[in-house]
Amino acid sequence: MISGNGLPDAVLALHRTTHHTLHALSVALTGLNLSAAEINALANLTEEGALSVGQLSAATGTKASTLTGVLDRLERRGYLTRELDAADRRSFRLHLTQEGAAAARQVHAAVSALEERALASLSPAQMAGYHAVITALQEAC
Amino acid sequence: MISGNGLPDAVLALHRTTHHTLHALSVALTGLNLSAAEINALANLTEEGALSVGQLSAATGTKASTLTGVLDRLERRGYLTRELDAADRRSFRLHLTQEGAAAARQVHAAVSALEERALASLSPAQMAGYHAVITALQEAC
DNA sequence: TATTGTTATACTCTATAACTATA
DNA sequence: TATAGTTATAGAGTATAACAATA
Repeated sequence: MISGNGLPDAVLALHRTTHHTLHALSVALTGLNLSAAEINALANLTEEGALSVGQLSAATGTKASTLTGVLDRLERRGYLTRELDAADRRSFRLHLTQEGAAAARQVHAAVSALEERALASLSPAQMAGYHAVITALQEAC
Repeated sequence: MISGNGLPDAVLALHRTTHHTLHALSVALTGLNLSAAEINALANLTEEGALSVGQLSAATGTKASTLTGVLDRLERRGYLTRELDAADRRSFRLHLTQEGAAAARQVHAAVSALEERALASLSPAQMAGYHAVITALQEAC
């Protein structure tokens, strides 16, 4: 109870839980040999999506300059391609390859499995409260 | 909406929000010139606390081997001391110095300010839902 | 034997600023 | 001029395994 509102601190709990879930996901996905940032990137990409680097940066909370290295590794592994956007040739569309899409599906499945295991017994109201807080924290930044 | 329960994905939102809040805190604390992990460590220490490395590791979600470097820097800066625990001489008690306690207070203040700014209009029920979800995610790992 | 914390290694993440190409 | 993304640099975070000291 740090914040004095009768509840444990929201932000510290957020950071702690992020560490724990990232670790659990990387254990669940040991076979894929992905780093936390790579998991986070793949989790935000889908076969249809084709985000730009900027959009993926916003979705993950990772800087574009950090994503460069992450995307380099995923590209080198054959998981995605960067294709020039014809509409704005400064930017790329990130396309998952078949292999990349398969890896992304495994990541999505691991995330879903973790959530189902953890959150099955929680009520819709609790989930809604969670998302309200998360959204408010994000928007205050 | 990734998880199919009508709500945006809980884990991805968690990671994204962590990135954003860490960045906002390091901006708010620019004068202290602290890294994210240093902020996270200081945020979990108080003048009375005197945690062991293992306890701080559990509180932050950071590995002990990572904390070694973080604590080295905080110690070099004169923010804390490691004192042998007489009761178990394998472990240390982490004591904040006066300077370290002052820095920790600034960190706590920045965290509280962010939370108040972000969460003022949310209901106790929403906050409780948030903590229920966070706790459940942590315990599932 | 098990545990606490550090060390060593090798890699990944991060911030920042400068840079290229395009708008 | 402004924006998208990369590059360069230097530092910080991470996992892992081996290690010392203590339990």
